Amino acid sequence: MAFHKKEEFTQKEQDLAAFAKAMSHPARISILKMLAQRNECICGEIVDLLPLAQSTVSQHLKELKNAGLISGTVEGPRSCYCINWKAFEKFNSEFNTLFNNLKIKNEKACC
Amino acid sequence: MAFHKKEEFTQKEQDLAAFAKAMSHPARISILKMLAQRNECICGEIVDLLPLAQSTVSQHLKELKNAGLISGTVEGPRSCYCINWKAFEKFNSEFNTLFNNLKIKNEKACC
DNA sequence: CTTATTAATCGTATATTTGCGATATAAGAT
DNA sequence: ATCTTATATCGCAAATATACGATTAATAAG
Repeated sequence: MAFHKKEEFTQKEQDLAAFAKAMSHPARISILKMLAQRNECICGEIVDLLPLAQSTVSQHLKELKNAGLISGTVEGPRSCYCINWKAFEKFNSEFNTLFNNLKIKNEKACC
Repeated sequence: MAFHKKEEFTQKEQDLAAFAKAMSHPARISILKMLAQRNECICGEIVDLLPLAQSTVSQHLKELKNAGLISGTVEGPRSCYCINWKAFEKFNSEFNTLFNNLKIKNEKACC
C-alpha cells in the first residue's frame, strides 16, 4: 500500500517537515522574498516576476497560505499577500532548535 | 506541459529548495535526529525505530545522501551513516541568512 | 446593467514521491 | 564453497506535486 505514513511520526517532526515542504520549491522561496521586500504584494506583481502562469502562482500562494507562512486577503479583483511573521519566526526558531540540538553532539563524523 | 521550471530560478533559490525538500519528510527528520544523537548509525537501527520497511528507509537514506546532508559507507552487510556537518551548517546558515533578510524588513503585516 | 480586470478554482496531463515486496549484492561466518 | 546477515536496488502501485489553459467569481469602472 502506498499510503503515506507521516502520521506515525511525532507532531514536531510532522510540523517541521510540513514547513520544509512549503519551502521546498524555488518559486515559493522567491515569492517569500518578494513579500518580504515589499511587505505586501498583489498576485499580479508576483505573476509578472515569475516564469509561471497565473494559475500556477495562485496555487503556490495557496500552499504557502495553507502552511501558515503567509496570509492574504482578496477583495474582488485585487489581492494582498503578506508574510505571516509570527508563524515564520516560530518555524525558524524550531528549525534552529533542531540544528542546535544536532550541533551539540560530536562534530566529527566517523565516515 | 507539466515540465518543472525549477531551473529558471536562481541557483541559491534552487539550492535552498533542494535542502528544504530533503527535510520535507518526517522520516528524514527523524533519521537526522538519530544520526545526531549517536553520531553514527547503521541502517538496521534506523529500520527498527521507524514504522517503515527496510527498502523504504534505504531510499530515504539515499535521498539524504544525494542532498549531501549525510554520508555513508557500506562494507558488505554493514553500513555506517553520519551527518555531514559541513554541508548541514552551510545550509543552516543560508537558511538563517534568508530568515534574517526577511526579518530586517517591516514586521507588521498589512493583511 | 455591461464590461473589464484580477485572481481563485476546475479539469487535465505529466512528473515525482512514497512505499512495499522481491531480488541482488557483498562480506563475514561456518 | 555454502550459508547467513545486512543493505541496496528493481519493479510496481498509489498518492501527491507541478503546471497549464479554461472557466468562474467578485468587484470596480463605464
